[in-house]
Amino acid sequence: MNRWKKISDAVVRRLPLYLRVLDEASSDDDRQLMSSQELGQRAGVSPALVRKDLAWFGEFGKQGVGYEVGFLKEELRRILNLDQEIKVCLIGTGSLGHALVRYNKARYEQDRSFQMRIVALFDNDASKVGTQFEGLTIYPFEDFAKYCRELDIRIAIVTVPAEAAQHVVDRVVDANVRAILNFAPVKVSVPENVLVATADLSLELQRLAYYLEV
Amino acid sequence: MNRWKKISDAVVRRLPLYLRVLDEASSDDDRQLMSSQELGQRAGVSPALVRKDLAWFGEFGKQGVGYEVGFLKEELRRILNLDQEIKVCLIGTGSLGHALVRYNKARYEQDRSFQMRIVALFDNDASKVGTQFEGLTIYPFEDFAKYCRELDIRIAIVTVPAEAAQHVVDRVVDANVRAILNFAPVKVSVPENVLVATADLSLELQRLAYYLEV
DNA sequence: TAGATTGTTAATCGATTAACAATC
DNA sequence: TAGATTGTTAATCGATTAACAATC
Repeated sequence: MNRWKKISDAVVRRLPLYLRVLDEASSDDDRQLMSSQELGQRAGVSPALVRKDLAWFGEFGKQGVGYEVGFLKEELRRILNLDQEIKVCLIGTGSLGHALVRYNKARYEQDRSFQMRIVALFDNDASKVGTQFEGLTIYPFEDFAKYCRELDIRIAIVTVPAEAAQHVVDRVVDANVRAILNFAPVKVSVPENVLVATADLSLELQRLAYYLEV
Repeated sequence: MNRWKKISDAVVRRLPLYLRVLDEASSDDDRQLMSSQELGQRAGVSPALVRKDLAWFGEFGKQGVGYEVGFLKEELRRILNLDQEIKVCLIGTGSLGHALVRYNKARYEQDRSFQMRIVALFDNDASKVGTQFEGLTIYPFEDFAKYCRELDIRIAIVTVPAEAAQHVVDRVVDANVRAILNFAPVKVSVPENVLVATADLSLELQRLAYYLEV
């Protein structure tokens, strides 16, 4: 039902936002129906844009009525590939790595529909390899490809120091993982068929500084 | 030299990226000059866009020559308000909070030009209040406004649980802090004159899932 | 039916790229 | 001077909004 036309990333970025609004509405208020008006309002987006975004993937609403919350949630999950568990690994078990593992675990346990699960940790530090963290064993990074194959890992979270990031990302690409969430403050190069999302705290902070009246 | 015309956020987001490229070039290779061509290449942006972005703020290059690295760095720092130390606080000292404090400390110590410093921590947990972390005392969140005034805090990093985020952000706004970096997975509402940057790990992960071939 | 709201097309707005005169 | 590269204008591209017929 999708992948035909190329959907813009601006659209894709809003889908998880819509899904979150629907999740909150159905768990907090037990809402059955929602209009593009209200969905847009809660997501911080115009109603017309909500309708247009959804229309890329099909017809999910009823004229005069709105969108059925449960149904639209299911459809969005399917579109985002969140109708199945997706296995994620994390490379670099420093304090940020630890925090993200905890965060993910909490998210996974609380929210039954949050289907992204960290299932493996990697590090190069001999004193860490083989130890456990939050119930997960830390594997040596040199065996990365092997474990990725075995565990069917689809996404890699990279929380290594900036100097190591490009090397690590190269190995991730070698192991056929096509989606990377990079926390290291460097632009990493990857082939065209690999997607890197950058979570660059320092760039965000520096952007905020621009808007300060000093 | 700026604040006259309204500069688009798309432009502002690229400035820290340019600054980083210049920093790397001057420290790694001791480069004196850089063309928009090369700067764009390294930042992942077209040369025309580099020139256009910079032109919003003045004329920093020389025709036929390029940009003088040291000079452009200084100018970008000034534009981004990074020519002075900016005081940042962090609210919510869970594992993510800890990680960000460490990260910021490392950044601040390594990179002499990274002028954003976390100078205060806040938490509501009585068992944490009064204790130290990385050389910083954890203050009770109820005294937030007082410490903000005393310490001249300009940016707040929010790493509290989702349920607490809106309340915390309201208090931050009350205390006259106008820039917030929010890590809680909720959309928070703020008045028009306050800027919230969202660092929402789970939205990013869900976006990545869309691009997987499952 | 009447009122409401969708899906979709056309209009608008904004951001990026192409091109080139100015000039170092 | 000749070659290179900027700053800037015009052209293009893409994303958002406005508007409305279709229809629940």
